[in-house]
Amino acid sequence: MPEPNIYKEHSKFFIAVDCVIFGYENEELKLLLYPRRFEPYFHDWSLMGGFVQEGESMYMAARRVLKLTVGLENIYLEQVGGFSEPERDPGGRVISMAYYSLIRINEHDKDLVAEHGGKWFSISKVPTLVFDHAEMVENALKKLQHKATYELIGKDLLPDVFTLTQLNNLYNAIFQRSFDAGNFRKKIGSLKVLDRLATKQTNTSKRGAFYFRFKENIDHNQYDRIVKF
Amino acid sequence: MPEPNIYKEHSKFFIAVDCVIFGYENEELKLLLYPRRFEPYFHDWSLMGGFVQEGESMYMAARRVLKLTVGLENIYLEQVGGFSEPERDPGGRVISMAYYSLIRINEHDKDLVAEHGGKWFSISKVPTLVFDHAEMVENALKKLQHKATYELIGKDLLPDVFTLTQLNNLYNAIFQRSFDAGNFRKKIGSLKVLDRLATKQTNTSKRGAFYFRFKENIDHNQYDRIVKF
DNA sequence: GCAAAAGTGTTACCGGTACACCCATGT
DNA sequence: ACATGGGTGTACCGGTAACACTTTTGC
Repeated sequence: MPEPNIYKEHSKFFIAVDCVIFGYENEELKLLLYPRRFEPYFHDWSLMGGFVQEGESMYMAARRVLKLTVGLENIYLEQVGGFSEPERDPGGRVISMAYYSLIRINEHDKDLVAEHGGKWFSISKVPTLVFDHAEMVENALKKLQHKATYELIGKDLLPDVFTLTQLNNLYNAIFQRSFDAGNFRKKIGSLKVLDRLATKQTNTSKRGAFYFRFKENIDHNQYDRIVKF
Repeated sequence: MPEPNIYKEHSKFFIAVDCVIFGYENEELKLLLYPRRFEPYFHDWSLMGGFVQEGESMYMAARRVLKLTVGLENIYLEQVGGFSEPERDPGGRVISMAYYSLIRINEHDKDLVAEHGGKWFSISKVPTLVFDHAEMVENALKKLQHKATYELIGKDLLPDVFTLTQLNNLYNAIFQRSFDAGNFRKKIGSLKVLDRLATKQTNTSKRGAFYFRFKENIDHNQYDRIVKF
């Protein structure tokens, strides 16, 4: 028989999730932040978060927050790590799990974001953040870079169809360095995870650049590394 | 002024830590497990865990559990990930953070472990585990492998001094494959993170093998990768 | 024709891998 | 002398990086 409430002597805690929301626009990796509405740290920038509810996993809570924040469901979401220093939040004892998500910046609900004062910041110009949110962002970026190293990302950040130059720029933005265009193209080609379409992008160059699209059902285990550290 | 208890409307949860304790012995990577003492899952094997207390971070809780479990302090400890499915623990709603630690198996307190029925299992022969503990172990092993890929590990698992063959065997155990002895030695040498001592191990071969020791103050960022996936 | 972005080709080099080979020593 | 584990040398191969070069097309 189950032990009758063997746990009740222990302490309970508020559990929050904080979402590091990445987007890509104008050749920059961007981060969605919100202004804190009360002291302490009034006016400082903050990740969007929320409290875990009864009967809800942390992952579910993060999905709920994202739905309420950017109006999107079924977007990429991954756990970053737990933050539990007793004094991390002066407002009370709150243990938080950071998640990071990737969204197509042009597909999110801009009005919803504006309602709460949300603003996109370039990853290279992140302002001071409340509590330990800077560490959450830092760890999230490392996770994103790691992911981008071992598999070709872009599906969640770029439009459905995109040019290799756009993908190259995305990688430049994520790693804050410049990948050789020729070598990048060859590497991408060798992965065989993109389909080249018949259509071309014509607004950025006279010659035009072929559009590409991610294949369906990619086996991520077959990938070579893309970036060499 | 601080908002007066803006959080109180939210739910609170029990927070636990579960420790994936790795050790190395007889050319095998091992895992320390404990038998569960009550239903459900009576007699099944389980990670050693404990509840987070007031004023304590999850990391501190994990250190406390390790001190009580194997009698060791100041050992390697790293967060693996949070587990929060509502039904994960039939005994109650508990959110758990998994940690993994590396210990020198011959330095831990064997009597303390025996008291609680703890037993070491080869990583290749892990029994059925309670709840989501198998997933914790799996993720912990992946983290360990990743760590071992980007920096030379062994300091926390091997004795102070060791031979290159021992280190080679440790890597074989961690990755469950066999690294070429010649190539392994060359790679390790190129990292310049070990000092060769004047003394030799003489019990395993007639010729004897030089002992090595990790240098102090190693800058982990300078490392090459050790394992190519 | 020329500028500008797209896309290809060439070459040198480095590191991983496989494996043959030498070394030191206890029996 | 020979078996045994320790340790070194070598040759091949593939991927990376740097960069020169060609293609296409609007102006």
